[in-house]
Amino acid sequence: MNGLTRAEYAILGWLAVRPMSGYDLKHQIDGSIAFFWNEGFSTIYPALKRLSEANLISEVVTDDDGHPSRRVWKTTALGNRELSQWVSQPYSPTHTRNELLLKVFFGAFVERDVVRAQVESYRAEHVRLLQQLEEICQQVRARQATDDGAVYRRMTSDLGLKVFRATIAWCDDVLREIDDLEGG
Amino acid sequence: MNGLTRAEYAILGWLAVRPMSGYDLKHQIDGSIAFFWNEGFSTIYPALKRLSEANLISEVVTDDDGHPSRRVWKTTALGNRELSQWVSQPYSPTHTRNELLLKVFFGAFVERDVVRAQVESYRAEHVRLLQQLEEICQQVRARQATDDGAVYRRMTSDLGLKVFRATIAWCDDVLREIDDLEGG
DNA sequence: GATCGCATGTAAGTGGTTACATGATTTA
DNA sequence: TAAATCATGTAACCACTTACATGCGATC
Repeated sequence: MNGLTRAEYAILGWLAVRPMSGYDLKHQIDGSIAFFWNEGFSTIYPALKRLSEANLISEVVTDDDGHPSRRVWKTTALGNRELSQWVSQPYSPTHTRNELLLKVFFGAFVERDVVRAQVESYRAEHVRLLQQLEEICQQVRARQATDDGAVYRRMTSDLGLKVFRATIAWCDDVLREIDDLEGG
Repeated sequence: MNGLTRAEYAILGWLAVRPMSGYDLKHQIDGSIAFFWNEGFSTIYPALKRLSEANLISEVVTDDDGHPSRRVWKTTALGNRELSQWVSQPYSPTHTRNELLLKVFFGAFVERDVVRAQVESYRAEHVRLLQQLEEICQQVRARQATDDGAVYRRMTSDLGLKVFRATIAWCDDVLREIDDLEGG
């Protein structure tokens, strides 16, 4: 049966990288691609169910080391084909909804300091995100020597780095400009 | 009555900038903030209905110059207060879902050229977006002298420019790297 | 003995998209 | 007279989010 959701493809892809549980998936996603993709548990578990019903993934029997409820999944041959087919198809456009930008856009309707505070939060957030991503990047770089796929995974992180740095630079520009507004 | 959706706030904000119709709204949004926000007609018209029922906007009687079905809206005093209050509140985080990045992330499961083609599409898309945004930016810059709010609107475009340029640079890096992959 | 992390799921709600439906006016 | 643009709306769907529910194991 065809027509998986994006969430399902994301999960299928991760299981092709390495077999793991729903819980692992959540933490892998949060800990590496969170800046351009996220999933909640309530998406993951139903997705695993659907994927296994479609024979795209199968459960791995684990010598459960004291974790009785843990269920590990891996992709099937069919699943791998489905994945590579999806990767080959045209990507659908990204529609972002950036609330911070919208608030800046309507900045004229509030006090100058209000916009300033919002942009400072945004800057602080991105400084934090950048730090996290730099750590991730180092880890993936270390794995590049042995793991083929790690090259592609590192590339995506590189875009994150570029975008976060650009965003922080933008915040600095804006903060400076706001301070200079008619306040000579 | 409280608790507007983000879409409704976006529309309320635009009507505070300048009175216009639902149709105008759609084209204003597409033609200026599309890179970080978008709305469809099927969001806009119900939103206008709800906003007017909540007395946040009101219909402007126009001397209809041959356009009988055209309905123009403006914000009320209550609407302006609601807007500035919303702008002042903490922004909620942006969760992006970038399908292109996900496909690159799983690039190891397809031929090198497949990823290459995807990234080239992404590059072409962003070159186009950048051109469009540069035009918009010039227009907003021209308006800055007379219009107070235009300063903030220009700022948001500046982030778009920075991010698009960073993205194009990233695409170039990736394309070069892919070509160099074990292909000495 | 209590709290925290591990671990898996369900149920309800909703914001937003896709598709549908209609009609006037301008341009080719 | 045909097509494109202007213009407004409704209905159905669904993907994703929020909240809820449960229980084991390890640490403090």
